[in-house]
Amino acid sequence: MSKKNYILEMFPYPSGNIHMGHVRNYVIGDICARYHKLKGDDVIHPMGWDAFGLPAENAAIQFKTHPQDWTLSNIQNMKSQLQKLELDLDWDKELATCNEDYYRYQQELFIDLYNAGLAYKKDALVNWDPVDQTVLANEQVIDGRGWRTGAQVEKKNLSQWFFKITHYAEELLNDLDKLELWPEKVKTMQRNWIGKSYGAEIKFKISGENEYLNIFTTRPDTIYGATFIAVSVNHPIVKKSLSNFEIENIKKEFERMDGDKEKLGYKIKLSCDHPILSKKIPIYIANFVLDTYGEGAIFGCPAHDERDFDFAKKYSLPIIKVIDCDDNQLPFTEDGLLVNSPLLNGLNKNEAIKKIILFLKKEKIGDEKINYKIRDWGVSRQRYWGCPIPVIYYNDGSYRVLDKSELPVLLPYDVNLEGKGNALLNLSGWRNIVCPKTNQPAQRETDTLDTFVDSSWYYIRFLNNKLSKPFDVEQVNEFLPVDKYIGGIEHAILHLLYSRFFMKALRDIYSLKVDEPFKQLFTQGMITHKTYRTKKNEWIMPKEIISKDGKLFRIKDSEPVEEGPSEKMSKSKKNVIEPDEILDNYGIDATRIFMISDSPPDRELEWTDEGIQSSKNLIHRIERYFSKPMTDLKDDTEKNVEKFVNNIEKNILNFSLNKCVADIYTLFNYLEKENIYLYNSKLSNKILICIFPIIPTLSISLNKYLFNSSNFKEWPSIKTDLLIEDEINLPIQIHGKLITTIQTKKGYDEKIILDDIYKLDKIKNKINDKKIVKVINVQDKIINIIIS
RNA sequence: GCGCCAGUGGCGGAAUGGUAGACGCGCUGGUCUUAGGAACCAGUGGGCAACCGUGGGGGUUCGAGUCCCUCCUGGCGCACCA
Repeated sequence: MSKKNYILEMFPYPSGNIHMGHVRNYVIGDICARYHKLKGDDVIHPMGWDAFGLPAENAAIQFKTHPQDWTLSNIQNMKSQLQKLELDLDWDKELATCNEDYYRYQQELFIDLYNAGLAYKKDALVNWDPVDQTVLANEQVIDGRGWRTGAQVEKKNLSQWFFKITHYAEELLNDLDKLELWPEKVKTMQRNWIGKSYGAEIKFKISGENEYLNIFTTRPDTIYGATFIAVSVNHPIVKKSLSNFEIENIKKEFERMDGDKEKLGYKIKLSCDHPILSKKIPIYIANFVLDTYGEGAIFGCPAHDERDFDFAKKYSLPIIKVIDCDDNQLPFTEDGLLVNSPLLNGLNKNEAIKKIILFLKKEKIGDEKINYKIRDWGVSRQRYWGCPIPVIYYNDGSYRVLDKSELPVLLPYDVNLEGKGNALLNLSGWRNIVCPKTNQPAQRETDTLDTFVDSSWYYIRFLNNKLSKPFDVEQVNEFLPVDKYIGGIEHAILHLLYSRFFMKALRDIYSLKVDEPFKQLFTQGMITHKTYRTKKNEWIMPKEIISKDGKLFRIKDSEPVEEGPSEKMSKSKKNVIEPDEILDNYGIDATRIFMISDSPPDRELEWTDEGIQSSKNLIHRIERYFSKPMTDLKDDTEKNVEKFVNNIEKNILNFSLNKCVADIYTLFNYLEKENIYLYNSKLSNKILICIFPIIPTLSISLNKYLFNSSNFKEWPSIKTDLLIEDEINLPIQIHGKLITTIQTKKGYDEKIILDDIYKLDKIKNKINDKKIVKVINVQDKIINIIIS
């Protein structure tokens, strides 16, 4: 049975046009897919569309069209652009997430997750993007701003749907170790995001009340140094001592400070009893306490924490040293011996942590605790163009998740997108229904699912896009994980973490045998291009520029142009190269060659006119080569072709595609230098097969021309005996420095060859009257002579 | 601040601890052509040379671009994470 091989590129968002980044991505995948097909593997290589999402809605408003029309026509256009690239894709597996036959099965999965306790609804303080008028997941907030709009994110309390990704926090973390074929960088980013830390949870009794404040700390050993408590402004305790008006004012004050590291605090009336010492410590609302981490409350130990130290200084709070150090070392955050801590004196950090936890446990005021930074995934989006969440609400506020038999909940087409916010809210005809189960009036959920939900399982749906259920268990067990997943590193956390969560959740719900969705992850680098602008800071497209006497000018008005650094291609900087134009001018093969030739695929590729031109020259050169009549071979011709086959194979498997291009040059340099023309010999056939994955159109046309054949047999098996070199160039070193080399046969006799070596002038001159102390002969590799 | 990755000719980049600079671009000289974003030939790390050369300094080794320590520089990610 042939080996399955699932090769997948991250599917595109149908924004309108294919860009060069897509081309590079899909060429890399296409080379793999073509190679594996020649190897006889059962290759799956599908393509689809990540078709829901905000840009469609925004474009619809701007261009007075409909998100669906806009999206579907973009898909059509981009598909025809992809087809121009003649990629070897399984178009029969195509899917678009905005189509009913995709998202209705996603609604089924939502129900599955709900029934498994992995989807739930709660009031939560969420990240609100005021421009897009929707909630964002934590992962989508960057530096306090929305990842798409760049708008300052606001905190808002809304009832939202969540997926319980925290349930898998530990497994998501541990299984990263199993992903040997993932870049270390991505794994590190995910580890940091999950953010596991060991510590303790300690209960602080609120003075005079029968209530406690829970606090997570990684440094319970410093408990004797606690001189204040600080809580987030959103902590429940705040509501007990301040009015809403006061709280709002504090929030505003904090927001004004945002971005700054300046500490700000407000003391409240309540205080806590120190859990061990009989004293009261004040409670502050502080701007540096995160409400999304731990319990949203900390105890401040100013002597041994920088932030607490700053805060204590500003508000003149006591600083009690509990780890031995010089006073000028404060705040001292390193390991040391405990002082001023009756139970812990003389212990080091780890010993003290162990001991204090035992004590807290015994006193029932605390325990060991592992905390994760990762929060549950908020999936509700207050937008129209997404997958409807299959839930209805009754007038009493209760809700019901629909049965699978009640699906699909279709996204209505006729909506008015002109208003602010979610158009579904105003669509009473769609929204108001009578519940078929209770016969009571009810309203549909108007939030839609985050589009990252769509992309969390599309690789599963690809296996059978026509099935009348989300997927087939047997098929998933057989074909997953995806063997090679290729895409941009910008999805290192979001998409890749969500997909891993989905795979694990579905595994548990459907008893799948798959733990991880992507066995190998390859992150390709971006494409950059020089930027150009006039003195007036107008960006200019490269094709608008002419070079005169080494200076650059804008063609239309001879305005001088300055060349800037190479940056990621972007429309705003006008340094974009359009794939359509390149394909028309240079053809598919030259485009493919350039996509892989100048840099390793995981690094940045700088677009240059010389680069694409030399790629085209290579294509012409190969064409010319095969048009010349056959000549005799030389002794080493077959060996060189074998080496070529071997290298290409090795380099495709390693994703060292830039080296594949070098291999092609090396082969043709040799053949032309030696005046060996292979025309339609057996060796030509081998060469054509090997270049087929890389430059398929040329390879196919040469195959037709030379062999009158329209298909290729399998990848050539390598004659390994031919790869062995018997003649070698043996380097001779003295003290590890190269002096000369000699031609010899492998398996030489050390004594005999040394006699010859000592006769060499270069060696003789070096040795002179000195004594030979030692000779290191690494057989068939190198000889190193040590002299006195 | 923390973490990760990287630093090799004019440029992009090659080098299982064993001849540093494969291959390409660019450049120099020449050939061919009515012309060519073409092709062909020769050359191209530095230095006249002995020699010197993989960010700096140490170390391990017969031998280091590669391994270890340390510092510097750059990129990316996270960032008041208790």
